[in-house]
Amino acid sequence: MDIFADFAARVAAALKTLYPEASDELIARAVVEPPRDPGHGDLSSNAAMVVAKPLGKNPREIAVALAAHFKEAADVESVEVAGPGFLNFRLDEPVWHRVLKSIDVLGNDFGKIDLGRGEKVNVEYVSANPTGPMHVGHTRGAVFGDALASLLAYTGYDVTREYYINDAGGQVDVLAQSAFLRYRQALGEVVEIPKGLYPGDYLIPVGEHLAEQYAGTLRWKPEAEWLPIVKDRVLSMMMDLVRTDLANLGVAHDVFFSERQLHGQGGDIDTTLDWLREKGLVYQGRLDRPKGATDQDWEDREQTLFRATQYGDDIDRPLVKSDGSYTYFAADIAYHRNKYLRGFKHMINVLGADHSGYVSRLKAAVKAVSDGEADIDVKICQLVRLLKNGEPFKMSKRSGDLVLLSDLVGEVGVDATRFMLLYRRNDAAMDFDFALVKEQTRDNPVFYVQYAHARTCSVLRMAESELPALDFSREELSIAPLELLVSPADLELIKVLAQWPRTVAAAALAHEPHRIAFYLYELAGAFHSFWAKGKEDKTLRFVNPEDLKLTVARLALVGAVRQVLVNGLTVLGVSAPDELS
RNA sequence: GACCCCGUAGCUCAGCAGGAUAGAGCGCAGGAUUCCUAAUCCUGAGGCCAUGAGUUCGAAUCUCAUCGGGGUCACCA
Repeated sequence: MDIFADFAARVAAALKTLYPEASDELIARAVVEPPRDPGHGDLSSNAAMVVAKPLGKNPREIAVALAAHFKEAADVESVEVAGPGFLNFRLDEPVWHRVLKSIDVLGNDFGKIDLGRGEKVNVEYVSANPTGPMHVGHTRGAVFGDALASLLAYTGYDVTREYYINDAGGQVDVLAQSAFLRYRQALGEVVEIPKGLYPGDYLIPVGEHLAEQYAGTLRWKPEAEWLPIVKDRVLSMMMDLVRTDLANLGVAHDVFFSERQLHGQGGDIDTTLDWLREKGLVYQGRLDRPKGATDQDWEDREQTLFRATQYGDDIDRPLVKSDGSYTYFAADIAYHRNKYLRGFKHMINVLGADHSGYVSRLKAAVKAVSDGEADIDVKICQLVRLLKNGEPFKMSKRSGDLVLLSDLVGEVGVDATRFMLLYRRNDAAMDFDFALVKEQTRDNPVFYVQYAHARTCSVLRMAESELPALDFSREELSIAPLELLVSPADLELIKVLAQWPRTVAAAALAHEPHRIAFYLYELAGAFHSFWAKGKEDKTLRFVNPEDLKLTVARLALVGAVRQVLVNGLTVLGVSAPDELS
């Protein structure tokens, strides 16, 4: 039950009745939201002001008419016209009790708005090159994509979480060459890793495996023969590494899509480019020399280009490299056509900041390969600066200057890592301070929220031991006398709970999981605040032996808080511990 | 040179499909603990929402310039 959506629909209906000439588009612009100032009531709508001008009427006049329409509503205590034409509703108390009741009835489903109606969405995230273990640079995108996917699944989309394995380019040849050296090393040779190859220790086990499996048989073969063998082996081992790292972060994908399967004669790239060619979107042409950039290697040549400008990109984009092989982008076009043909009309890609220049061509590609049927939202995750007590932080051992994801998770834990990364907008650069994240104080939002959850559990435990005569089972709480919850403190807390569905909807529509994290922080604060009130005023304590009925009702409220905290933390993939140790 | 993101309290950041007097945490100044976990709570000070114009009933939010910070810029992935 979302009272905001509920009233928005009722206001819209009222507008339609009063002003049949108003278009649906116009009416849709009216919103119902919680006013910033509690003095303005429980709900507030701008409907009259939005509609006034196009209808050629005075906004206050419309507001008065709307207000009259709601005067008789059973659940509206009062409705006022304020300021330039705001409509301020104050709701009857039983409304809030019904909200609370619905949380109890719906449980995990409270807040589960069906925005997606089962539509398929493909969320592609991480997609790191399989050339080594994951490092912190990948972490933000991994957590963001995972939480966004959960959020969309929670709001009724049929979500596929996908990882695109960039296993077709020159980098993987270099990787295989590096692994081959480790293989020789495992055979007893003393090797030196030349510049340009991957020096990481993580390839040593790969070499050992190769030595075990093939003994010396690969050693003197020509590269053309051993390369495919080593490549397959190292790629599969690197992907195991990646999967393990991701699993430790609580991230899982449904589909691992290999770029290699797109290549080859008659493969997806060929067929896609043929298809585009027929549409006149591929041509031979020349590009202007780019300005500003380092262009000493620039070679003015005729090349195969995709007409990206037709879909809003700045320039047309090359599809074939000078050595005749396909560009990364060519494969990506084919990949996105593949997604479209698999039934995805909505796609989301989570990319790092260094790919921001790639966005417009990707959008152009999706439009082109789907004949404008599909849409793609590209979410850019900005850089994360690692700090410790304000100082830049390094702690790498295995791979040069990079801090590994596994180091990060090992140091601060999955919950803190995930929550902190989700507690910022994705498109703003952020600092991640180890010292702060490990602290268990209010400075640290993870613990603040988890502590609130632990407290709800502690209250329930407490009640059971203090008042053994009472039954606090879920069944019993579901028939609790909620009408006893009439203090301002009770109602205030319920009103925060009532905003959960609205928050979910807004976060899902905007593809912004951080809104969930902020909401949880707010709810935790409201709960902690209520808790403290019990110190001064015993009638506000959750467990009150002098009023058993009220105690049962309060525990139902505590149960609802716990439920919503769980729902939110679940979306973010952060645990909700029963107690903090 | 072009494009993208960001500029909100001393610090870190919310708020942005336009809405009423701009929020939170930290830090700072005070206060609360024989009492459900003080891992918490309460009160206070602190602002030209980078700057300038525009759009309109109304702009932190939309548009355009300017300044400042970050990122990207044929064939890499």
